Amino acid sequence: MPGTSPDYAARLREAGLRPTRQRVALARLLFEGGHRHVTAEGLHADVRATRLPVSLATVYNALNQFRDAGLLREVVVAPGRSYFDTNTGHHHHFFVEPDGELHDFASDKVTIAGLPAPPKGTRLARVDVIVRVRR
Amino acid sequence: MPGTSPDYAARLREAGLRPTRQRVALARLLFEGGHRHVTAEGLHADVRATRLPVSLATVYNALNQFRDAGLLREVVVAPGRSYFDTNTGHHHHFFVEPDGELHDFASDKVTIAGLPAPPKGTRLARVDVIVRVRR
DNA sequence: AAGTAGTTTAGAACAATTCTAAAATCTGCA
DNA sequence: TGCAGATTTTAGAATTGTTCTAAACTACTT
Repeated sequence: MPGTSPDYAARLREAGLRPTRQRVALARLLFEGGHRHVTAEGLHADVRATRLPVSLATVYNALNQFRDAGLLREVVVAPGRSYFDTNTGHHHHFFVEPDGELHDFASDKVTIAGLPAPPKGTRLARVDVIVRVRR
Repeated sequence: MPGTSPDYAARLREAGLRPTRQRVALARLLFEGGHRHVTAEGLHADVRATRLPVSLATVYNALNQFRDAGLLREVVVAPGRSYFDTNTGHHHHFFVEPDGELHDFASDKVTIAGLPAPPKGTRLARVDVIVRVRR
């Protein structure tokens, strides 16, 4: 692929975030290759393996900022642990219990009919479908 | 209603749990009246208001045991906090952000079509639909 | 190159939950 | 009814995941 190495600095700047060394490193880990599901701890381990020292606090900060900027989506499936999904498009999840493995599935073939109207005074934000499966 | 006061002790015994004073008190709070959504902290506050001293650890123990026994269902909708639902039948949830309010809705009118098959080696356990709404 | 605002960091702090080991309570049985 | 033995409760410590603090550092502007 000619000249297609993604410019993470630019991508961060567009999102309103200064492209610091650690944010660029995290962005690279998150966005190169296919979609990923990460936890803060997991991403921290990954980035430290690249020999760039990044504190856990920075990983948390970055994940929250990336999510707020729309670069990531937070997925809540298990008590006491947050997952972040690099796939920000419409889709749903398989959650494999008790391992805690997450898999995306496309939502374009899924039809949900008969949902009640939102409680009054509220507007719909998103519909999450979590298909829980066991081994 | 003549003679219909529910026997929580019996209900607990059937579930394989010794009907201790604190479990009975918690069961009464949870199961009398309509369906409830509680957090450990919230239920703890409720039970202490009845003047029966029950430790927070016991509330956690009881909620986990009740869930394992099928008396409650755990609902994971927000990071860092577990809700327990006294409605154990098929239904789904509205979740009002950012308040953290939860509302049930019946699933019998909801149709979900086009779900992919579970990843191989797994069997379907449950499909959760969380309709996230905002004020 | 310097100033400044934004970022990173280690470590403390915090919140939710679980663990520990001792004291209290339930249950079956004599 | 009284006891023994198993289960439960409890206070407090421990653990886990996450956020905060305030000092050091770095990116951007001039």
